Amino acid sequence: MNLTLVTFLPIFRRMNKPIQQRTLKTRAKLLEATRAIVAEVGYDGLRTEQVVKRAGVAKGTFFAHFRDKDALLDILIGGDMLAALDDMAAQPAPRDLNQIMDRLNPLMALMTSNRTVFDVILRHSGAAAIETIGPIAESFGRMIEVFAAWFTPDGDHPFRTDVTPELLAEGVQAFMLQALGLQFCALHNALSVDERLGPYLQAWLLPVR
Amino acid sequence: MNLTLVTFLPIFRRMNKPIQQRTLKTRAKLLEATRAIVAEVGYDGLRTEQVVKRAGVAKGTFFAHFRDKDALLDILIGGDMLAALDDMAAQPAPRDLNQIMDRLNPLMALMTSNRTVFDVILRHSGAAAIETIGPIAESFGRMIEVFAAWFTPDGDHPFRTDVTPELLAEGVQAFMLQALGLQFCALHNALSVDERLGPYLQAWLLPVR
DNA sequence: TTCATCTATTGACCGCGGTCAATTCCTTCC
DNA sequence: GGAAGGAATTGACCGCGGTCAATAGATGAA
Repeated sequence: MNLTLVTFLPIFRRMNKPIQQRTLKTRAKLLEATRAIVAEVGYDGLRTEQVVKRAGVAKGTFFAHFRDKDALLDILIGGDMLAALDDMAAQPAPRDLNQIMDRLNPLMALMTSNRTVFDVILRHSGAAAIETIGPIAESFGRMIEVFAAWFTPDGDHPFRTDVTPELLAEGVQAFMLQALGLQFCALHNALSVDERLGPYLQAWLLPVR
Repeated sequence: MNLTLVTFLPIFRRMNKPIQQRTLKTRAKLLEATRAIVAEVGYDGLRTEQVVKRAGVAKGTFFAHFRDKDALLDILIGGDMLAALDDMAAQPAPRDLNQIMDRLNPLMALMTSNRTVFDVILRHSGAAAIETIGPIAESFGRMIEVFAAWFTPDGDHPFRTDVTPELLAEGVQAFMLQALGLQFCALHNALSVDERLGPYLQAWLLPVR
């Protein structure tokens, strides 16, 4: 029963009412069942009916806990992303392009582990058709913070200083998404992600003009 | 019966067989019905059952012509995007940032006209969960060509020349998507698209270092 | 014209995400 | 303890995207 469970729980709850124990139990059962099924058949094969069956609850209970199926995926995938970002932030700031790519690697591996996952991430990142912000959207905000910390003016980094760290960070995010997106595109998968991202970041962070 | 109709038609067709007239008729009816419904209730309210009812054909006929509902949206939205790109390519190459934003405006307006539309575009752009390439993916390729033409070394433009035109173009695309995506995000819609894209492009195309 | 062989169309059917009125369970107050 | 008043849970039900065996229609050969 970790913090993540509690954090995103009381979606439709009145503010001042206590959370019943069974609620936490049920939610934990649903998440655990989901993780087990994903481990067995992957995200593509995930069916809410299987989740509730495995968790031993009724269909309606699922939707009392999660707005829809996407919200559940958001929590699982977003949780993984936030964890990857924590690892990233714990490392020393990168001091050249190769180090940046190293830092980005685990997160990118996660995001491209499968098409469905990347699709969910894209939807929740731009928050295209999503009303509320969830863990994935949060992790995109967090990502900017982590990147921007690499480019603070006081830490002496070798990268361009004519623009704000936040702007640099948003650029890194944009190029990362571009590289990942093209990776899944039938037209442009000749190059690897690194081969594509490298020139982007070189041109973005170290322009010669 | 324009070219677009014919171009994307024979998905599952043997190569050397003639196309029956009724096939074209049916397809045209389906597309026309779709356009009419979208005009009335928007993309969100589009239902395949309504489309086939209005077109006067059976449900199965729809899926004999389009792989799925998304493929139909791909054709409609991608068609609009390609048209916008044609207009863009017909104009003289922009010579400063403001002109670039002017050129991009119609396309961006189209892409952000509604959440569902942007969602479809995102899915088909990165081709996240899509197997085949359709008009939207094609338009993303086309976009790079049009942008790259603005940055050819021989046309004397004021932008940076330390990287290839294609790379510059891909960057413009990445920043455009980033700006549009953040527009739909509940966290970051304080700034307008232009206010966000301007600094991106300034930093990307005119770095001072 | 007739027959054989394709192709296009049909509509009953299915899977699955999501809803909601009814029910059970928990907490609080007397 | 018992009653009142939520809060959580239930499962029959629905909407809609997508399938497929069966049927109708087109085409070319004899």
